[in-house]
Amino acid sequence: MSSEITTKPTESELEILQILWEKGNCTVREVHEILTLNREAGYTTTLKIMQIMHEKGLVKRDTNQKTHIYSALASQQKTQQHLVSKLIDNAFSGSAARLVMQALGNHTSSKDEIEAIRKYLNELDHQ
Amino acid sequence: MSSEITTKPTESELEILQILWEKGNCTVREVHEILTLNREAGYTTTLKIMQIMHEKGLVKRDTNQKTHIYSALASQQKTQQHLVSKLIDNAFSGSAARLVMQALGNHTSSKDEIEAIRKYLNELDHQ
DNA sequence: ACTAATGTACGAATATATTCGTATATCCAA
DNA sequence: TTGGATATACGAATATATTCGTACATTAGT
Repeated sequence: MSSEITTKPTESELEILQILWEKGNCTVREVHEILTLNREAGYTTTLKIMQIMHEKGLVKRDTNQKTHIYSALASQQKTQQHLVSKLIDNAFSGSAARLVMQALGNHTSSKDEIEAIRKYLNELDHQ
Repeated sequence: MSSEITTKPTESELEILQILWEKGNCTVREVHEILTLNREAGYTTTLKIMQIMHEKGLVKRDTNQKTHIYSALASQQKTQQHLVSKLIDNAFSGSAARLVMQALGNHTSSKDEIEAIRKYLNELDHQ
């Protein structure tokens, strides 16, 4: 309870967190390669952001070797929760349902995904 | 099709848009009063942001009287859509379903809301 | 008509995020 | 062992958002 990550990641930080959540341990180079599949960015830019993330406690790193190894400290679950709550408050007047329908309406979801949500709703019901 | 609002509102701008979506036409004073129910802010700060929103085309205003009347130009639907899509991409690896479950898991939704979502899912199915 | 209250316009200070150049250290290959 | 590739550290430039002081115009009350 004492060491919660309260900092809200910026957009760039979130991009990097996503990569770290998926990959686990990464060098700056690895993160940078993935990052630049989509958009332009200099290597030192990626490096700098990851260093800042370290200062903020969003990531930890192993500096035993010349090439440092980074991994996420901010929990995926907590971070997502925080962002969703903020969005619901900021743009959906506090209604989760409205956000849900908006999300389902546009992003095409697979049958499997829809089925998963339906199951989830049933569980919510039976509590 | 020609006059789409592409600008992504900032956090402050979104707060104000929410008020305008709900109230329709407002003076700066009215927006400001509502805004400062929750947090601190100077009047000219609110004014300035609304002026910037006007420059960006997020709102329109009637300047016939001394006291200007503002209303939203950015559509609620489009704005929400944009924000949700961005969140899905930025924090949920593109999976709408994961965001949906995260949203439902934390923000407690009423039975009615859950029922509405269920109906919505059925409609999606039968398309 | 005069003054206080209320409004807009605008510039500037502050805060924060992003970007990148440059200095410097380390490693590896010829 | 020397040069090129690759790494980190760090400062500074740039961009953007936020905040507010101040000047000035308009309105309303007395």
